[in-house]
Amino acid sequence: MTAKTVLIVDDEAAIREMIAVALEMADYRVLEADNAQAAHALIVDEQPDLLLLDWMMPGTNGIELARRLKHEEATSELPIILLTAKSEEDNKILGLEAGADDYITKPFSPRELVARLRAVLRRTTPRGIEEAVEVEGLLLDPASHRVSSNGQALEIGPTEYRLLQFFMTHQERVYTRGQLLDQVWGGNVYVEERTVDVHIRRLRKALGEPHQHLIQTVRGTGYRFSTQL
Amino acid sequence: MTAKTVLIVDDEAAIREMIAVALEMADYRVLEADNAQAAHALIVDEQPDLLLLDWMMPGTNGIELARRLKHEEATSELPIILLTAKSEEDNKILGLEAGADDYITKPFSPRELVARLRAVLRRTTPRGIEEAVEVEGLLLDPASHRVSSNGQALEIGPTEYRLLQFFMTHQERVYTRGQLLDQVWGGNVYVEERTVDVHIRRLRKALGEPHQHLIQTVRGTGYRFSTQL
DNA sequence: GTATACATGACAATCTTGTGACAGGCACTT
DNA sequence: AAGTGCCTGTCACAAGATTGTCATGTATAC
Repeated sequence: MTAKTVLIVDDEAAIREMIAVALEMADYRVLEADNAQAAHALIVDEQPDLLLLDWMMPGTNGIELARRLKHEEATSELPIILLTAKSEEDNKILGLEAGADDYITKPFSPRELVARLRAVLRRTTPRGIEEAVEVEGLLLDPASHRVSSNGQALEIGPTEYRLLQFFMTHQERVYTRGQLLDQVWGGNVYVEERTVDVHIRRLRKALGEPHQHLIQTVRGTGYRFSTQL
Repeated sequence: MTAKTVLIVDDEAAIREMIAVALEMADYRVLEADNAQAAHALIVDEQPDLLLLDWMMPGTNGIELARRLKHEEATSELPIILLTAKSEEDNKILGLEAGADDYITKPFSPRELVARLRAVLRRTTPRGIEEAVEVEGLLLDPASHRVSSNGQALEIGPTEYRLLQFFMTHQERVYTRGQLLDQVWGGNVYVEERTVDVHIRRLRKALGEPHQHLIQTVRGTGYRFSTQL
């Protein structure tokens, strides 16, 4: 299992440090940010798997950031756990409305934190990230990082693998080249949109005749993974 | 698609010009300012979609302006790309802290600039809410960008798709050819009104026998989408 | 019956996408 | 260090699909 990346956003370095240590002990990869802007930049660049967000921060506060992230296509799926010093019900409601997936009130024990974090990841991690996905004999198994067609292993490059993984976990939906770049290549890369075409072609080629039709061109828009013709 | 507006703030006219040309080639609308005050005025007046901001400027410098914009409610969402001659890490950090969304060091190629600008705009543009519409077994699903008749996918071109989408979200109402051109083709295109007829025909053909009757001709006026005969 | 409005098929221009080739970057070996 | 193999991103050109128009056929209203 590849280590999950968690981004901690809190303005107090001491708290970040405390959490970071706890998470690293639990084998997570940890990123830190002390304000909303830096956090946003890191999210775009590093695509963390989960966000630990302090509710009260100078400048753009936690709720604000959460709301913004849920609003943007590329980050709307990112699970968020809010941290707060106050245990008021109000905050909880506001937080959940803003799109937080869970909520922890300070003070909390590292054990508790890790436990809830694990729980959130478990229920928000879509199939295909850890579990295998299978469609019409085409099997993608994240554990072994392999793709096979009716049991026969396929030769597939890293980018094509990520592209296929994204598609198989987001079926029946069109994505523009731009969205694919965001989701598969990662936020801050600067790559020609047409490059997507080339990788689509490589992916199709790798899938071979029997599964070609799953990767569909939507003229004037982008591409789609679909079992329907 | 309406062209996005980009405001360039730099004290050197030559650089502004260079950038402006590159952006105009890429179909952006360009505004220019040579100092922070003018920039602020333009931002308020014109509400650009993105700001290209030079880091070093006489008077209020770039960082200062960025920080100020992020602080004000009305402009806090405005994406900012910082331009700088120095490639020091320090600046990058300061810049991102001030709220910049990306960062480009001079010298840069117009290509790179446009690419990164596109990337920033892509991820800051909120996604639209898209819901499927269904009428008498005819289903149009914006998420998958697909039209199906009783579960059977239909072949449909881009323009016909937009036309159908417009009709299905504006049922039981007549539209003149002119109105359809405005709504479906977009405001400022010059196209013969008769062209609408042709696309109506193509749409009817694509829908096939079972749904032909939904697209109705209103003699002397235009067309209508209606479930009633 | 005749004028008007709409439907239809054909077509060339234009856009979009598919494809093969290529050069640079990187990791690993020799 | 140089060599090798693999992966990537980009380009140029080919292939294909879409688009707007026109000429002509057909329905409709008066």
